[in-house]
Amino acid sequence: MKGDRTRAAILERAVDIASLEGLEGLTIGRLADDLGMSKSGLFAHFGSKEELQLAALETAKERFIDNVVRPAIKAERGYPRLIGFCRGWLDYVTEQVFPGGCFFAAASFEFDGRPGPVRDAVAGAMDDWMATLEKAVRMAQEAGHLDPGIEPAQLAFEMNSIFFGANFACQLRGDRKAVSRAWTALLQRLEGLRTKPTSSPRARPARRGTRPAPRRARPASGTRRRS
Amino acid sequence: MKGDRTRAAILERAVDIASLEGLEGLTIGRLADDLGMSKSGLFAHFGSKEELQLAALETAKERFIDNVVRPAIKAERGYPRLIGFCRGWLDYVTEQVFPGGCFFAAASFEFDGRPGPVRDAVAGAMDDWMATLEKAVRMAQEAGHLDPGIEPAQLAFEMNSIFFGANFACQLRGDRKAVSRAWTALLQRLEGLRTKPTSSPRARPARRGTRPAPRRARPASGTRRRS
DNA sequence: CCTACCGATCGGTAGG
DNA sequence: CCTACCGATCGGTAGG
Repeated sequence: MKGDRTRAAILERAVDIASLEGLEGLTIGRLADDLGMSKSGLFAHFGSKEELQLAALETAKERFIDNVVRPAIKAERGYPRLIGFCRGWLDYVTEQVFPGGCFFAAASFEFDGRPGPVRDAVAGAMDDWMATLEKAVRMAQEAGHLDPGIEPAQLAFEMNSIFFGANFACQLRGDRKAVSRAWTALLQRLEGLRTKPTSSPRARPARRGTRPAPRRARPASGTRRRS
Repeated sequence: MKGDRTRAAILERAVDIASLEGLEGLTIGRLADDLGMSKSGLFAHFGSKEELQLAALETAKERFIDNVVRPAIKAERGYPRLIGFCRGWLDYVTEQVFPGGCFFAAASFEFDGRPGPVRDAVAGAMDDWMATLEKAVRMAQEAGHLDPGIEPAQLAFEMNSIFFGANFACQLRGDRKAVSRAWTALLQRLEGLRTKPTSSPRARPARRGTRPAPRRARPASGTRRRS
């Protein structure tokens, strides 16, 4: 009970630090100091640094799902949900769900050259994410909203590239237009692949919308900080 | 003389390690061991770890310019040079010019949450790179090859996003289609922005080419490894 | 460029 | 969850 709450508080802090300083740069001593507990007391919850890193990854996945995936899948299948993933992801960097930007972008580039279980877990998390995007593309095709000729993995690659590119422009370059550039790129591509409704026999309506209105700000995800 | 050669050898090794394990994960002791010299002997060349990191960044910039920028600017200004930058960058990851993938992508995501002189230098290097891409776009517009309506910074953002996305797919996910997906995305976007030649009064020729033929492999950049 | 050393911190352990 | 400790390694220094 108590132990579980402590463990959860440790991990919430751990992912925040890791998003700023890296999952390898995360040290047990620093984390313990930060939480006002002894190093060995904290250590006892995990047994090794590697287990701490793997547990932090799980915690980051939950935070990501709560802040990106769940909001996105509230939109109906097809084109709206595809836009929902874009909005979910771009809101997620804007709102600094992780203080150092996307935890997974950072971890992906940090571990791509370091073999081991942590790298494998990071790669697995990204496989899941890419599969989620691909599935959303496939559903949009099945709903007749999107050009059936585009390969889902191709479009998922492009969407994720723009997401990571927005994170880069935002976090390193401090480009305040980063998110708007990402929207421009995503909509240019997605609108170009959108199939025009054939049900209406009348002349094509003008393409719908230009940039989706920003969703009302989510309240910084309620359960996110406890420590 | 001798000292300069030693210093250069240290730095070539340093950027290789940093591309794999990060610029912060690079340690003086490990680097010295690796080169068969004493820690303090190596240290004397730089005076601090930070100076070593900054020097490694300069070395990485040179390697990047030799392998990406110089080949690209051999192509004539305008659309061909834009394609040259794409080919240069994608060849650069394919050929593993840095063993851990793009040094600058890794450094960008590693340092975006760590304030200090190294972060500033990484950001400066990326500013230079983005400015180089923007200039290439602007020249393509001035040459009448590219839609004058596209903002150079927007297109540079999109191109760089695809580059980083290819590095991610290639290095972390081991996706062997990464480079081909990147080509597909880049050409889809660039061809769409290409202005059709107006000089010929005849019907539009079919869009030229689909995917540029791979350039003959460059001989892994000659002066790259010495130690 | 070396040997020899510094205090601080690393991940991890013993024992309670 | 703690104190007290381990060997190894960190960045860095003294002196040659």
